Amino acid sequence: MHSQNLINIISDELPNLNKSESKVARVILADPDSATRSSIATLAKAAEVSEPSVNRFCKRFNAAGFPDFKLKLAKALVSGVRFVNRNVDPDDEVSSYTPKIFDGTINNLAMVRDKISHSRVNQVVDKLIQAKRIYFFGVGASGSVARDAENKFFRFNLPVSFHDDVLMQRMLASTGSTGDVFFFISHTGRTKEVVEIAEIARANGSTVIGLTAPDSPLAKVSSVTLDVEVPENTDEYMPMTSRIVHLVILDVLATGVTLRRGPDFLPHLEKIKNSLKPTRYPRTS
Amino acid sequence: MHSQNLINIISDELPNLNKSESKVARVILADPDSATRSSIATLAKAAEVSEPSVNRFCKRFNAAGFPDFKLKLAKALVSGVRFVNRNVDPDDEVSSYTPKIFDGTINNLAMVRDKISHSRVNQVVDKLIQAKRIYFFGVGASGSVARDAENKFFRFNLPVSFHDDVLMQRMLASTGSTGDVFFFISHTGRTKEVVEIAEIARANGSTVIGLTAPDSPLAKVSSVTLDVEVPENTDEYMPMTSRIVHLVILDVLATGVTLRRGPDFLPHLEKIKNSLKPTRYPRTS
DNA sequence: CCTTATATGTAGTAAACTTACGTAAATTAT
DNA sequence: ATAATTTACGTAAGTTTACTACATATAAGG
Repeated sequence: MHSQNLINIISDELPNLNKSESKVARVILADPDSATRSSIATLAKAAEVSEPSVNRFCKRFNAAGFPDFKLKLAKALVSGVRFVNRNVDPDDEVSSYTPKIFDGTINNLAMVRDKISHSRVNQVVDKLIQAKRIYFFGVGASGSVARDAENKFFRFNLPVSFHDDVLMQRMLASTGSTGDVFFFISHTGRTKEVVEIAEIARANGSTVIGLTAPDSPLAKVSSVTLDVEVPENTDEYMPMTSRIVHLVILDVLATGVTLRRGPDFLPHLEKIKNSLKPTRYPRTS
Repeated sequence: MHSQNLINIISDELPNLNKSESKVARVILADPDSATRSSIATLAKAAEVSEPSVNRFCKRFNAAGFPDFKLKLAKALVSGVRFVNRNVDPDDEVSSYTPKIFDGTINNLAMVRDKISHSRVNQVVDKLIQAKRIYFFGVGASGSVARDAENKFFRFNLPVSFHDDVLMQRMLASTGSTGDVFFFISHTGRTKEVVEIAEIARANGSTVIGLTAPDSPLAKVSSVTLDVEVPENTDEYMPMTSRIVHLVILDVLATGVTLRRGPDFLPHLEKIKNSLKPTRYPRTS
């Protein structure tokens, strides 16, 4: 298990905390960086609780005491992961909404990094390696993800294609058979059309992989699901970050496939890379 | 220059230090991690110096005092670890390459977040708002990014399209005129065909925006460039992360456009969102 | 060798952190 | 509902920790 980020741990535990503990939690989450620089007295005052409450809070999260907690918090803040609970505001300037969007995306990635099931990833890599054919299906925003996946996996010398047209998808699903892998990408996992197509594919004995929301209808009809829990899109201005997470998971899968193929396969990838050279201006620097 | 790692700074300064200061330095460098966990007294004893010497040592390195120094040291240790072993190894397991790929992407995003020019973002938002028409162009892997951009920007009620076919791109570029915005997405910015097309567009008085590598040929022919510095792809197994960065930058731009449109525009976005509802299975939970 | 500057340590103090204990609030049983 | 029991929280005292001011030692320069 990858070490979870302390800040995420705290926000996950928030509902299970006592009154004063959650007061402390909220103050820390509101500005973790300043928390690392304050004394126990300052923090206690800000949270309107007593100093021992802060101390107990720290111990609850496996710290020896307050200083140790601050240390761990400081470490959690590094690694580029900046926690943001602040949404984009209607009167934000470029200089404020830009980092917010980056941070939001980074935060989502860090969350999935810590939660993703490695055994599932392994299972999916297995299926992809053994596939006779791979189809990447996505509609709307997920269409781009599917397209990207094709671009990536085609390098493995596998018969792979992507489709963002539901009629094509339906036809292909109904003509598929054992050995074919249908890889569905869907933000919600609730698009009726997509779920139906997955059912058809499944009924024909094909393998169905779902990169989608856990417990969604699509997840239920999939042979293997890669769960991407996406926070409800409460804010008008915040973009949908699941696409990005999906892309990175596909990167992980592609890497898994490459590694399985072993070093003998590298020259093939090199060849593909080199084939693009003549289309480019050489670098002068 | 990006802030150097504190540990490196200390070892660089070692020759310039006093006798007792260098004693402290050596003890810290020998085991920085344990240093973060010890008190000033413990450390002073280990280094065989007095407590104020340790304190002076800390201040020499721009820390407010000993606790602040420990904090900075702890941070330095984290970022060091994350940066060092970020490459994927041929004999990595799922459990090791998965977080590596996530961390790699996160690091890249954090880097761009801190480097991106806000004024450029603003300029591009300006151009997009004023555009009569917007074309998103990309080939290969950037084609998916362009497609995603179309999906996003079409919601703004603007005549927008994406193209991943160079012939189509060329034709559109040559028929474009003032008021048209051609938005080029390119990892390297060196694909000859793409640069040529950008030149054509520019010659016809259209606005050319480049989301690409700084100082690349494409950047040079663009009216405005959004620089994405991408580290040379040294590692065989590491996926290309610039796509992801490009997508997030497009998210930023889309957010910028939404904010400029003001709150009157939100109902329009809501309408688009709602239009998809009947295609989905409702949530039960 | 004296003077001056710099380096280091001592001792005291203030702040920060922790512990022990008692009261208040909440939960459960009667 | 009330009593009993558990859990949550704060007060106050004690302990550790870190910093400051000052003194002494060491080194450098005249």
